[in-house]
Amino acid sequence: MQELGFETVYSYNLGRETGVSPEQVRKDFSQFGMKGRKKGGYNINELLITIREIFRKDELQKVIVVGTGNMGNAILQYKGFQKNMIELVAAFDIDPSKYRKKLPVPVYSLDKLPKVVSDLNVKTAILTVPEQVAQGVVNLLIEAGITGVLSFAPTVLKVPPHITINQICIGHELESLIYHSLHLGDNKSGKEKC
Amino acid sequence: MQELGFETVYSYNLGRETGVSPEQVRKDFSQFGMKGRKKGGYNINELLITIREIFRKDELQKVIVVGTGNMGNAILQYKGFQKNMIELVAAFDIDPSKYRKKLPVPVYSLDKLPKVVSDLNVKTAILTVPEQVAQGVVNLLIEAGITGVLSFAPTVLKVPPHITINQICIGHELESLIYHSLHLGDNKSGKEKC
DNA sequence: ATCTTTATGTTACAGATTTCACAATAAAGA
DNA sequence: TCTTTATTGTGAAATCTGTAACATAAAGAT
Repeated sequence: MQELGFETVYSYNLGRETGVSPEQVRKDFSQFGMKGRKKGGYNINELLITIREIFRKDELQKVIVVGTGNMGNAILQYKGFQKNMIELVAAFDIDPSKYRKKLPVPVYSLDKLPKVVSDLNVKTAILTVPEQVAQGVVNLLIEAGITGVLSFAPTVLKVPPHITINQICIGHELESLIYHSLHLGDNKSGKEKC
Repeated sequence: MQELGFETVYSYNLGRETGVSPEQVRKDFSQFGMKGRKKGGYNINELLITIREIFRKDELQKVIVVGTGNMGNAILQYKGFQKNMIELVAAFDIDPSKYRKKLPVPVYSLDKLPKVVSDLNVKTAILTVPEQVAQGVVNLLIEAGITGVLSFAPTVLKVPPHITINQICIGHELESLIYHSLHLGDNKSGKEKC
C-alpha cells in the first residue's frame, strides 16, 4: 500500500486483505503499542517501522538448511526470502559432495554444523532430512545452539521446552483437505466443524 | 506399533507419541465411535480399520500438483505419500515442455486442467505457482471442480466458503521461529505466550 | 459552535477448547 | 468369589479465543 502511495490504512482494510476481523487487527496492534488515530486510521509508515522493530527486520535474519534432498534444494533455490529479511547462510548434508554444484549457499558436511552455527551465530534451522534421522539431527541442532526448527519430516520431534518446533507435514495437510472434501455434505448445521 | 507386534495401545501411549493429552485422544476417539476396553486399552487393529474408514484409506486418494517449479518438483519426487494412501496423478504448468523429463507423473499444460480434473475426478490440488498468479490459478482450479487446495504461495487466497484452503508459508513460519528466538528471555511469568 | 459521521481502543460477552475430576467397569490377582 | 487395580468415557470447570458492543476522538457538515 505504501508503494501505491497510500499514507494511512484502516483496520478493516488490513482485515479484509489478511482474512482477519478488523477487531482482531486492532487488538493485535494495540498489544504491541501500535496506535492509530480515530477516524484517520493507522499511519502506514509507522506500522512498517514498528513491525520491522518487532521482527528485527533492520538486519538480515540468518537461517540454515539441513538436508539437501529434493525439498532442501527447492528451499535453497527459492528467491523470495530476501523480501522477509531472511537469508539462508549455509546448508548441511551427510554427503555434501554430490550437492555442491549450483547451490547459492555453501554446503557443508554435517559434522561441520556445530562450528558453522556458532561462528555465524545462527538460531534458526530448516530441517529437510528423511523421517528416520530427523530426531537425531534435531538433537545435533539443539546441541549446536539452534533454538527454532522448521521441520518437514512427518514425525513428532521431542525437544526441550525452550526450543520451538514448527512442523509442516504435507501428507497431513493433504489428508485434512481430503477429509473435508469427503465430508462436504455432512455439515447440515451451517457451522464449520472439525 | 502393529508392526512391532503390539495388539493394544493405551490413550497415554498415543498421547505421548503425538504430543497430545490422553484425555484428548480418548475424546477424539469417542467422537468417532472408537471404543476401547477398560483396562485393556484400544485394539490397534480396530483403530487402524476405523481410521482407514474415516479417511477412506481403502482407496488411493488422487491429488494433482499445479506449478512444476522447484517446490512442485520436490513434491512430485517425494516417495512418502503412498504410505498415506495419497497418489499424485498429474502435474500442470504454463510451460510443460521443459519439465517433461524425469517426473514420475504426466505433466500437462494448464489449459488441459479442466478436462483432466473432471476425467480423473480429482478434488484436491497442491499449488506451487508464483505468488503473482496464485489467485488466478486457484480460480481455475475451483472452476474445474477442485474443492481443497494446499497452497505454498505466500499470499491470502480468496475463495468461496465451500472450498478449503490450507496455506503453507515458509517465510511466515521462519518469521515466527525467529520471533520466538529473539524473545526467548521475555517470558518471565513461566507461561507460554505469543 | 454544534451535530453527525467514522474509525479506534477497550471492555464485556459468548463460544470453543482444554484440562480436571471421577464414576463406571473390565481385567487381574488374592 | 472377592478385592484391587488400571484405564476408559464423560460431565463439569477452567481457560483461552473470538465477537460484539460501546465510549471516545477526530473530521467534516450545517
